[in-house]
Amino acid sequence: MVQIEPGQCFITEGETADAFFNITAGSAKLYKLMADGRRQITGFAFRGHFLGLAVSSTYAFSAEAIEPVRLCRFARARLFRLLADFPALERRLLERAATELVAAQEQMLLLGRKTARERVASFLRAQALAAPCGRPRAMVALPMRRGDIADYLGLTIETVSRTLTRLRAEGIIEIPDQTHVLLRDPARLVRAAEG
Amino acid sequence: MVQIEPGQCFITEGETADAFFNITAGSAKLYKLMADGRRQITGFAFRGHFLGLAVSSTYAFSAEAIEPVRLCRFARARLFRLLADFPALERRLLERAATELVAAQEQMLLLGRKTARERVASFLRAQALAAPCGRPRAMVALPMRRGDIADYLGLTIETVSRTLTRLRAEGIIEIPDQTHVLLRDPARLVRAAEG
DNA sequence: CGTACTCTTGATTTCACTCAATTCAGGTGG
DNA sequence: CCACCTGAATTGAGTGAAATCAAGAGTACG
Repeated sequence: MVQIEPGQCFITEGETADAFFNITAGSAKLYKLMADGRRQITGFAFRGHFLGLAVSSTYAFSAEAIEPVRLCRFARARLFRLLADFPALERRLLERAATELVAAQEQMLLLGRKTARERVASFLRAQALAAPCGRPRAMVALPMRRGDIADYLGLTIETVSRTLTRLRAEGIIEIPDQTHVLLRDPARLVRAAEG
Repeated sequence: MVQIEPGQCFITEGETADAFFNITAGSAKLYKLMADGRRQITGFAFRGHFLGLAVSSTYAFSAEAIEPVRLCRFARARLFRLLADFPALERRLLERAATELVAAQEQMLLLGRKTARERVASFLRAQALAAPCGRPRAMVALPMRRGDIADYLGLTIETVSRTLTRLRAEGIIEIPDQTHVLLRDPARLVRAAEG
């Protein structure tokens, strides 16, 4: 059991993939970098997420804690032993990977074809449905910075900010503080997410 | 063993996911549609690809043949029996899923952060390395239409066409015919792909 | 040789980016 | 407790890369 503080990196793209992680608390961002510093956040990880299932010998992305993260670290060899001993685990990992693949395809649609407004609305909707626990919530926590949201949605900080402001002006959301958004009109949010 | 003709759809987004496919010949495009017709192609599938491993009860994407496709179709129940009987298959699917996840993350970087020129160059590079068989080739086959490339790269047909023209004008590629591109200067192509 | 596509090329527009101030929030120390 | 500092977020003005709109040029096929 390892504790990771906010801003600390616990997986680095390109390094030898010698371990496998299971997040038991906190939140993290997963991202890829280009040589000139451009960044694409490919996802956020919360309690229960598995990370680092690399097929190649190196990690394909970096992972950095947003809120303090607790995680279980398995050496690669130990993972393979676990998989051999508990076939159900392998099935669970396969399901998990398939779920992430579906999410990745949805994100490709967002990045390739949606407008800024649709992206932000889709993001808020997804956060309301998915993140950490159970059923849709009206109050969405955004532990990540605006810059993280921008790099997740393929936008700039300014565009994210402007778009949130506009959604608020239209009465679709409220922004009680920088890390929370209240979904005031979910139906219109869904419409905004789909064009 | 089923034969699918070009333009024919063999998986439809939203329909009940009752089968699982293995492509044994040909090429196909996988895509998601928005209500107003905007399309994002999430990937191309060639010989050896597994498709339709849905966790949810419905398919998350559609699949349509580009060149004539031959495929093996497994009913969902049969797949589960196969997985139970051949644990190695499950391992293989997990590896496959992990590989696709890495590709999806790379594509998210492309869609979210790369310029049109970088996208087209990255695409040509990837086609040279990956598609159907072995090692890097200088002559890249592009069985898909320009519109498919555009919808894969998050661009318009016009931008894809203009960008290819420009790469040709710079002597980086040649375009002997509409379905082939010759990589004349792979080093510069790589540089064009990374900014 | 004409019809129907697809692809390419050109002109113009637009949405999001860039650059540039403010404003706001959270800490620190007087 | 309040002034100050710092980094984050918001807001505004102007620019630019790719989209849209509009022809024109190839290709394939009957």
